[in-house]
Amino acid sequence: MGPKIKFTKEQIIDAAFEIANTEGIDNITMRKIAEKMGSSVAPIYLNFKDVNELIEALMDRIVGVSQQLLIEESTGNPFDDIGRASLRFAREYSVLFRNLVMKNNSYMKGYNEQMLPVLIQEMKNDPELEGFTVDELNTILLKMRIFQLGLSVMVANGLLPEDYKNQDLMDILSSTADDVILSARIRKSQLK
Amino acid sequence: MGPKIKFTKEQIIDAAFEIANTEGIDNITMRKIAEKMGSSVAPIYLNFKDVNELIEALMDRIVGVSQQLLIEESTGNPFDDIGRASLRFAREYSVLFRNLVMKNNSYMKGYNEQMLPVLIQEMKNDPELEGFTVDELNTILLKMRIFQLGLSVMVANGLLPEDYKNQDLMDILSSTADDVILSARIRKSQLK
DNA sequence: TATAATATATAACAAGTGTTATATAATACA
DNA sequence: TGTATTATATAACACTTGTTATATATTATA
Repeated sequence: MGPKIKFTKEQIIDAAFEIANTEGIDNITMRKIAEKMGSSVAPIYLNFKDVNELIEALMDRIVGVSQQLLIEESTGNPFDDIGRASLRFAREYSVLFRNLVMKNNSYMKGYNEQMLPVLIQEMKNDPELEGFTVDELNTILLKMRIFQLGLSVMVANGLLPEDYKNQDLMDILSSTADDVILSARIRKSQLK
Repeated sequence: MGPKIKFTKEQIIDAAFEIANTEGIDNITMRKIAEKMGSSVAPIYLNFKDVNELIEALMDRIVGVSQQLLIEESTGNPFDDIGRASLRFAREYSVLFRNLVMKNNSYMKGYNEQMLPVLIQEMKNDPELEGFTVDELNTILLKMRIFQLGLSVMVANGLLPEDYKNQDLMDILSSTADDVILSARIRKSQLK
Protein backbone atom coordinates (compact mmCIF):
# COMPACT_ATOMS: atom_id res chain seq x y z
CA MET A 1 0.00 0.00 0.00
CA GLY A 2 2.80 2.42 0.79
CA PRO A 3 6.54 2.66 1.39
CA LYS A 4 8.19 0.53 4.05
CA ILE A 5 7.98 1.88 7.56
CA LYS A 6 11.36 3.20 8.64
CA PHE A 7 10.43 4.71 12.00
CA THR A 8 8.20 2.78 14.37
CA LYS A 9 6.35 3.86 17.49
CA GLU A 10 8.93 1.98 19.52
CA GLN A 11 11.86 3.75 17.91
CA ILE A 12 10.22 7.08 18.55
CA ILE A 13 9.69 6.26 22.22
CA ASP A 14 13.25 4.96 22.40
CA ALA A 15 14.57 8.28 21.17
CA ALA A 16 12.30 10.22 23.51
CA PHE A 17 13.40 8.04 26.42
CA GLU A 18 17.03 8.73 25.67
CA ILE A 19 16.47 12.48 25.60
CA ALA A 20 14.34 12.34 28.75
CA ASN A 21 17.06 10.45 30.60
CA THR A 22 19.79 12.89 29.66
CA GLU A 23 18.08 16.27 29.47
CA GLY A 24 14.85 15.69 31.36
CA ILE A 25 11.31 15.21 30.16
CA ASP A 26 10.63 18.92 29.82
CA ASN A 27 13.45 19.27 27.33
CA ILE A 28 11.99 16.81 24.86
CA THR A 29 11.03 18.40 21.55
CA MET A 30 9.65 16.87 18.40
CA ARG A 31 12.62 18.08 16.40
CA LYS A 32 15.12 16.61 18.87
CA ILE A 33 13.44 13.23 18.66
CA ALA A 34 13.44 13.43 14.88
CA GLU A 35 17.10 14.40 14.79
CA LYS A 36 18.02 11.52 17.09
CA MET A 37 16.23 9.12 14.74
CA GLY A 38 17.65 10.74 11.63
CA SER A 39 14.21 11.63 10.35
CA SER A 40 11.91 14.57 10.05
CA VAL A 41 9.03 15.16 12.45
CA ALA A 42 6.56 13.62 10.00
CA PRO A 43 6.85 10.00 11.25
CA ILE A 44 6.23 11.20 14.80
CA TYR A 45 2.95 12.85 13.90
CA LEU A 46 1.92 9.79 11.96
CA ASN A 47 2.31 7.71 15.14
CA PHE A 48 1.14 10.19 17.76
CA LYS A 49 -1.68 12.69 17.68
CA ASP A 50 0.36 15.31 19.48
CA VAL A 51 3.13 15.78 22.00
CA ASN A 52 0.87 14.90 24.94
CA GLU A 53 0.10 11.50 23.51
CA LEU A 54 3.80 10.90 22.99
CA ILE A 55 4.69 11.90 26.57
CA GLU A 56 1.97 9.62 27.82
CA ALA A 57 3.49 6.71 25.91
CA LEU A 58 6.89 7.72 27.27
CA MET A 59 5.57 7.62 30.82
CA ASP A 60 4.27 4.12 30.24
CA ARG A 61 7.70 3.16 28.99
CA ILE A 62 9.36 4.63 32.07
CA VAL A 63 7.01 2.74 34.36
CA GLY A 64 7.79 -0.37 32.33
CA VAL A 65 11.52 0.11 32.80
CA SER A 66 11.13 0.50 36.55
CA GLN A 67 8.98 -2.64 36.67
CA GLN A 68 11.56 -4.48 34.61
CA LEU A 69 14.18 -3.56 37.21
CA LEU A 70 11.93 -4.94 39.91
CA ILE A 71 11.61 -8.22 38.02
CA GLU A 72 15.37 -8.40 37.54
CA GLU A 73 16.01 -7.88 41.24
CA SER A 74 13.43 -10.39 42.33
CA THR A 75 14.77 -12.72 45.01
CA GLY A 76 11.53 -13.55 46.78
CA ASN A 77 11.75 -10.94 49.50
CA PRO A 78 9.63 -8.08 48.15
CA PHE A 79 10.88 -5.72 50.80
CA ASP A 80 14.51 -6.12 49.74
CA ASP A 81 13.61 -6.37 46.09
CA ILE A 82 11.74 -3.10 45.98
CA GLY A 83 14.57 -1.40 47.80
CA ARG A 84 17.16 -2.77 45.43
CA ALA A 85 15.12 -2.00 42.33
CA SER A 86 14.32 1.54 43.45
CA LEU A 87 17.93 2.27 44.22
CA ARG A 88 19.02 0.90 40.86
CA PHE A 89 16.44 3.07 39.14
CA ALA A 90 17.55 6.13 41.09
CA ARG A 91 21.18 5.47 40.14
CA GLU A 92 20.87 4.30 36.54
CA TYR A 93 18.09 6.68 35.51
CA SER A 94 18.76 9.54 37.89
CA VAL A 95 17.39 12.26 35.62
CA LEU A 96 14.16 10.35 35.13
CA PHE A 97 13.95 9.58 38.81
CA ARG A 98 14.28 13.23 39.70
CA ASN A 99 11.70 14.05 37.06
CA LEU A 100 9.22 11.66 38.62
CA VAL A 101 9.86 12.99 42.11
CA MET A 102 9.59 16.51 40.78
CA LYS A 103 6.40 16.03 38.86
CA ASN A 104 4.27 14.95 41.79
CA ASN A 105 2.35 12.93 39.30
CA SER A 106 -0.14 10.19 39.85
CA TYR A 107 2.38 7.52 38.98
CA MET A 108 4.00 7.57 42.40
CA LYS A 109 0.66 7.59 44.17
CA GLY A 110 -0.73 4.80 42.03
CA TYR A 111 2.43 2.79 42.39
CA ASN A 112 2.27 3.09 46.17
CA GLU A 113 -1.39 2.22 46.43
CA GLN A 114 -0.76 -0.84 44.30
CA MET A 115 2.28 -2.02 46.22
CA LEU A 116 1.32 -1.29 49.80
CA PRO A 117 -1.20 -4.10 50.35
CA VAL A 118 1.26 -6.60 48.87
CA LEU A 119 3.98 -5.45 51.22
CA ILE A 120 1.77 -5.51 54.29
CA GLN A 121 0.72 -9.04 53.43
CA GLU A 122 4.35 -10.01 53.00
CA MET A 123 5.20 -8.51 56.36
CA LYS A 124 2.47 -10.52 58.03
CA ASN A 125 4.15 -13.70 56.79
CA ASP A 126 7.63 -12.62 57.84
CA PRO A 127 8.73 -14.53 60.97
CA GLU A 128 10.95 -11.61 61.96
CA LEU A 129 7.84 -9.48 62.25
CA GLU A 130 5.73 -11.92 64.19
CA GLY A 131 3.57 -10.52 66.96
CA PHE A 132 3.15 -7.00 65.63
CA THR A 133 -0.31 -5.55 65.16
CA VAL A 134 -1.36 -4.26 61.77
CA ASP A 135 -0.98 -0.70 63.07
CA GLU A 136 2.56 -1.43 64.17
CA LEU A 137 3.38 -3.04 60.84
CA ASN A 138 2.00 0.00 59.06
CA THR A 139 4.22 2.30 61.08
CA ILE A 140 7.26 0.18 60.35
CA LEU A 141 6.43 0.12 56.65
CA LEU A 142 5.85 3.86 56.55
CA LYS A 143 9.20 4.55 58.17
CA MET A 144 10.95 2.28 55.73
CA ARG A 145 9.22 3.82 52.73
CA ILE A 146 10.29 7.23 53.92
CA PHE A 147 13.85 6.10 54.43
CA GLN A 148 14.03 4.38 51.09
CA LEU A 149 12.69 7.43 49.30
CA GLY A 150 15.24 9.63 51.01
CA LEU A 151 18.03 7.24 50.13
CA SER A 152 16.91 7.09 46.51
CA VAL A 153 16.81 10.88 46.25
CA MET A 154 20.30 11.05 47.70
CA VAL A 155 21.54 8.49 45.19
CA ALA A 156 19.89 10.27 42.28
CA ASN A 157 21.42 13.57 43.36
CA GLY A 158 24.86 12.18 44.06
CA LEU A 159 24.69 13.33 47.68
CA LEU A 160 26.34 10.22 49.09
CA PRO A 161 30.07 9.54 49.32
CA GLU A 162 31.43 8.53 45.95
CA ASP A 163 32.76 5.22 47.17
CA TYR A 164 29.26 4.10 48.14
CA LYS A 165 28.47 0.94 46.23
CA ASN A 166 25.07 -0.64 45.71
CA GLN A 167 25.88 -3.07 48.49
CA ASP A 168 26.55 -0.19 50.89
CA LEU A 169 23.15 1.22 50.04
CA MET A 170 21.44 -2.08 50.72
CA ASP A 171 23.40 -2.38 53.94
CA ILE A 172 22.29 0.96 55.30
CA LEU A 173 18.75 0.23 54.16
CA SER A 174 18.56 -3.09 55.98
CA SER A 175 20.46 -1.72 58.96
CA THR A 176 17.84 0.99 59.36
CA ALA A 177 15.10 -1.57 58.88
CA ASP A 178 16.64 -3.49 61.75
CA ASP A 179 16.75 -0.32 63.84
CA VAL A 180 13.08 0.37 63.27
CA ILE A 181 11.95 -3.20 63.90
CA LEU A 182 14.12 -3.72 66.96
CA SER A 183 12.94 -0.48 68.53
CA ALA A 184 9.33 -1.30 67.79
CA ARG A 185 9.86 -4.65 69.49
CA ILE A 186 11.37 -3.02 72.56
CA ARG A 187 8.70 -0.35 72.68
CA LYS A 188 6.09 -3.08 72.53
CA SER A 189 7.60 -5.14 75.37
CA GLN A 190 7.98 -2.09 77.59
CA LEU A 191 4.28 -1.38 77.35
CA LYS A 192 3.33 -4.77 78.66
CA MET B 1 18.01 62.91 37.83
CA GLY B 2 15.22 60.82 36.38
CA PRO B 3 11.68 59.68 37.09
CA LYS B 4 10.85 57.97 40.37
CA ILE B 5 11.64 54.29 40.49
CA LYS B 6 8.42 52.31 40.37
CA PHE B 7 9.84 48.79 40.17
CA THR B 8 12.71 47.79 42.40
CA LYS B 9 15.03 44.80 42.31
CA GLU B 10 13.16 43.43 45.31
CA GLN B 11 9.77 43.71 43.65
CA ILE B 12 11.10 41.95 40.59
CA ILE B 13 12.47 39.09 42.68
CA ASP B 14 9.19 39.00 44.62
CA ALA B 15 7.27 38.49 41.40
CA ALA B 16 9.73 35.89 40.16
CA PHE B 17 9.51 34.08 43.49
CA GLU B 18 5.75 33.95 43.27
CA ILE B 19 5.83 32.50 39.78
CA ALA B 20 8.55 30.03 40.75
CA ASN B 21 6.50 28.81 43.69
CA THR B 22 3.37 28.25 41.66
CA GLU B 23 4.59 27.20 38.23
CA GLY B 24 8.18 26.19 38.87
CA ILE B 25 11.43 27.95 38.17
CA ASP B 26 11.59 26.75 34.57
CA ASN B 27 8.32 28.45 33.79
CA ILE B 28 9.53 31.91 34.72
CA THR B 29 9.60 34.32 31.81
CA MET B 30 10.49 37.98 31.65
CA ARG B 31 7.04 38.86 30.35
CA LYS B 32 5.30 36.94 33.11
CA ILE B 33 7.28 38.80 35.74
CA ALA B 34 6.49 42.09 34.07
CA GLU B 35 2.80 41.25 33.86
CA LYS B 36 2.70 40.30 37.53
CA MET B 37 4.24 43.67 38.41
CA GLY B 38 2.03 45.56 35.97
CA SER B 39 5.02 46.80 34.04
CA SER B 40 6.86 46.14 30.84
CA VAL B 41 10.08 44.14 30.70
CA ALA B 42 12.14 47.33 30.64
CA PRO B 43 12.55 47.69 34.43
CA ILE B 44 13.73 44.09 34.63
CA TYR B 45 16.53 44.64 32.17
CA LEU B 46 17.52 47.81 33.95
CA ASN B 47 18.02 45.81 37.15
CA PHE B 48 19.40 42.57 35.74
CA LYS B 49 21.83 41.97 32.92
CA ASP B 50 19.92 38.94 31.68
CA VAL B 51 17.68 36.12 32.80
CA ASN B 52 20.58 34.18 34.32
CA GLU B 53 21.44 37.02 36.65
CA LEU B 54 17.79 37.22 37.70
CA ILE B 55 17.55 33.48 38.38
CA GLU B 56 20.72 33.71 40.41
CA ALA B 57 19.19 36.44 42.54
CA LEU B 58 16.05 34.35 42.85
CA MET B 59 18.07 31.39 44.08
CA ASP B 60 19.64 33.58 46.73
CA ARG B 61 16.16 34.66 47.76
CA ILE B 62 15.00 31.05 48.01
CA VAL B 63 17.97 30.14 50.16
CA GLY B 64 17.19 33.18 52.27
CA VAL B 65 13.61 32.08 52.77
CA SER B 66 14.70 28.63 53.87
CA GLN B 67 17.19 30.16 56.29
CA GLN B 68 14.48 32.46 57.59
CA LEU B 69 12.37 29.41 58.34
CA LEU B 70 15.29 27.90 60.23
CA ILE B 71 15.60 31.04 62.32
CA GLU B 72 11.88 31.05 63.04
CA GLU B 73 11.96 27.45 64.19
CA SER B 74 15.02 27.90 66.36
CA THR B 75 14.54 26.37 69.79
CA GLY B 76 18.16 25.60 70.60
CA ASN B 77 18.20 22.00 69.41
CA PRO B 78 19.61 22.25 65.88
CA PHE B 79 18.65 18.69 65.12
CA ASP B 80 14.98 19.33 65.76
CA ASP B 81 15.11 22.82 64.33
CA ILE B 82 16.49 21.72 60.99
CA GLY B 83 13.90 18.99 60.80
CA ARG B 84 11.07 21.37 61.57
CA ALA B 85 12.32 24.05 59.21
CA SER B 86 12.88 21.62 56.35
CA LEU B 87 9.45 20.14 56.74
CA ARG B 88 7.87 23.58 56.80
CA PHE B 89 9.75 24.51 53.66
CA ALA B 90 8.68 21.29 51.95
CA ARG B 91 5.06 21.95 52.86
CA GLU B 92 4.77 25.71 52.37
CA TYR B 93 6.96 25.95 49.29
CA SER B 94 6.43 22.50 47.82
CA VAL B 95 6.97 23.52 44.21
CA LEU B 96 10.25 25.21 45.07
CA PHE B 97 11.30 22.30 47.21
CA ARG B 98 10.71 19.87 44.38
CA ASN B 99 12.55 22.21 42.06
CA LEU B 100 15.59 22.18 44.32
CA VAL B 101 15.51 18.41 44.68
CA MET B 102 15.06 18.09 40.95
CA LYS B 103 17.82 20.42 39.97
CA ASN B 104 20.58 18.54 41.74
CA ASN B 105 22.23 21.88 42.13
CA SER B 106 25.11 22.92 44.27
CA TYR B 107 22.83 24.54 46.81
CA MET B 108 21.94 21.27 48.45
CA LYS B 109 25.53 20.10 48.48
CA GLY B 110 26.82 23.40 49.83
CA TYR B 111 24.06 23.55 52.40
CA ASN B 112 24.96 20.09 53.62
CA GLU B 113 28.67 20.69 53.78
CA GLN B 114 28.02 23.84 55.77
CA MET B 115 25.60 22.26 58.21
CA LEU B 116 27.18 18.88 58.80
CA PRO B 117 30.10 19.95 61.02
CA VAL B 118 27.74 22.05 63.14
CA LEU B 119 25.43 19.11 63.63
CA ILE B 120 28.20 16.67 64.48
CA GLN B 121 29.52 19.12 67.05
CA GLU B 122 26.04 19.48 68.49
CA MET B 123 25.70 15.72 68.69
CA LYS B 124 28.95 15.46 70.61
CA ASN B 125 27.48 17.72 73.27
CA ASP B 126 24.18 15.87 73.44
CA PRO B 127 24.02 13.79 76.63
CA GLU B 128 21.68 11.34 74.91
CA LEU B 129 24.46 10.56 72.47
CA GLU B 130 27.23 10.16 75.01
CA GLY B 131 29.71 7.37 74.48
CA PHE B 132 29.39 7.07 70.71
CA THR B 133 32.47 7.30 68.52
CA VAL B 134 32.62 9.89 65.76
CA ASP B 135 32.04 7.13 63.23
CA GLU B 136 28.94 6.01 65.04
CA LEU B 137 27.67 9.56 65.28
CA ASN B 138 28.24 10.00 61.57
CA THR B 139 26.22 6.90 60.80
CA ILE B 140 23.37 8.10 63.02
CA LEU B 141 23.44 11.52 61.38
CA LEU B 142 23.49 10.05 57.88
CA LYS B 143 20.51 7.85 58.62
CA MET B 144 18.58 10.80 60.00
CA ARG B 145 19.46 13.03 57.06
CA ILE B 146 18.22 10.33 54.71
CA PHE B 147 15.01 9.90 56.68
CA GLN B 148 14.37 13.61 56.87
CA LEU B 149 14.92 14.05 53.15
CA GLY B 150 12.51 11.23 52.41
CA LEU B 151 9.93 12.69 54.74
CA SER B 152 10.30 16.13 53.16
CA VAL B 153 9.85 14.72 49.68
CA MET B 154 6.74 12.90 50.82
CA VAL B 155 5.35 16.08 52.31
CA ALA B 156 6.13 18.12 49.22
CA ASN B 157 4.45 15.52 47.03
CA GLY B 158 1.42 15.05 49.24
CA LEU B 159 2.19 11.36 49.67
CA LEU B 160 1.27 11.25 53.34
CA PRO B 161 -2.22 10.85 54.81
CA GLU B 162 -4.10 14.12 54.62
CA ASP B 163 -4.71 14.30 58.34
CA TYR B 164 -0.96 14.38 59.01
CA LYS B 165 -0.20 17.56 60.87
CA ASN B 166 3.18 19.17 61.39
CA GLN B 167 3.29 17.64 64.84
CA ASP B 168 2.77 14.17 63.40
CA LEU B 169 5.71 14.75 61.12
CA MET B 170 7.93 15.81 63.97
CA ASP B 171 6.73 12.81 65.96
CA ILE B 172 7.66 10.29 63.32
CA LEU B 173 10.95 12.09 62.78
CA SER B 174 11.94 11.95 66.43
CA SER B 175 10.54 8.46 66.82
CA THR B 176 12.81 7.25 64.05
CA ALA B 177 15.71 9.15 65.57
CA ASP B 178 15.04 7.25 68.77
CA ASP B 179 14.96 3.99 66.81
CA VAL B 180 18.31 4.66 65.22
CA ILE B 181 19.99 5.81 68.42
CA LEU B 182 18.59 3.05 70.58
CA SER B 183 19.63 0.38 68.11
CA ALA B 184 23.09 1.86 67.80
CA ARG B 185 23.36 1.74 71.58
CA ILE B 186 22.31 -1.89 71.69
CA ARG B 187 24.59 -2.83 68.83
CA LYS B 188 27.44 -1.17 70.67
CA SER B 189 26.81 -2.96 73.94
CA GLN B 190 26.51 -6.32 72.22
CA LEU B 191 29.96 -5.94 70.74
CA LYS B 192 31.61 -5.54 74.12
C1' DT C 1 2.90 -1.71 -15.79
C1' DA C 2 -0.20 1.78 -13.94
C1' DT C 3 -2.43 3.38 -9.92
C1' DA C 4 -3.85 4.15 -5.29
C1' DA C 5 -2.11 4.41 -0.71
C1' DT C 6 1.02 6.27 2.42
C1' DA C 7 5.60 6.99 4.79
C1' DT C 8 8.56 10.63 4.69
C1' DA C 9 10.65 15.32 3.91
C1' DT C 10 10.24 20.15 3.51
C1' DA C 11 8.60 24.35 4.56
C1' DA C 12 5.58 27.28 6.51
C1' DC C 13 2.56 29.16 10.32
C1' DA C 14 1.42 30.94 14.80
C1' DA C 15 2.75 31.43 19.35
C1' DG C 16 6.12 32.20 22.80
C1' DT C 17 10.88 33.21 24.22
C1' DG C 18 15.08 36.46 25.51
C1' DT C 19 16.84 40.61 24.17
C1' DT C 20 17.42 45.22 22.30
C1' DA C 21 16.53 49.67 19.79
C1' DT C 22 13.71 53.46 20.05
C1' DA C 23 10.45 56.65 21.86
C1' DT C 24 8.31 58.88 25.85
C1' DA C 25 7.91 61.12 29.92
C1' DA C 26 9.18 62.36 34.58
C1' DT C 27 12.61 64.20 37.73
C1' DA C 28 16.64 66.90 39.72
C1' DC C 29 19.60 70.46 39.10
C1' DA C 30 21.82 74.35 36.56
C1' DT D 1 12.61 77.62 33.58
C1' DG D 2 15.29 74.73 30.62
C1' DT D 3 18.05 70.67 30.18
C1' DA D 4 20.32 66.44 30.97
C1' DT D 5 19.28 62.08 33.02
C1' DT D 6 16.86 57.98 33.21
C1' DA D 7 12.80 54.91 34.38
C1' DT D 8 9.49 53.07 31.62
C1' DA D 9 6.75 51.49 27.48
C1' DT D 10 6.49 49.87 22.90
C1' DA D 11 7.82 47.38 19.23
C1' DA D 12 10.83 44.82 16.78
C1' DC D 13 14.56 41.19 16.23
C1' DA D 14 16.00 36.46 16.02
C1' DC D 15 15.17 32.06 17.68
C1' DT D 16 12.58 27.88 19.27
C1' DT D 17 8.47 25.51 19.78
C1' DG D 18 4.24 22.51 18.26
C1' DT D 19 1.70 21.74 14.40
C1' DT D 20 0.14 21.40 9.66
C1' DA D 21 -0.06 21.88 4.51
C1' DT D 22 2.21 20.39 0.65
C1' DA D 23 5.26 17.82 -2.17
C1' DT D 24 7.81 13.54 -3.01
C1' DA D 25 8.77 8.99 -3.40
C1' DT D 26 7.98 4.11 -2.46
C1' DT D 27 5.23 0.05 -2.14
C1' DA D 28 1.38 -3.45 -3.00
C1' DT D 29 -2.03 -4.60 -5.95
C1' DA D 30 -5.21 -4.43 -9.98
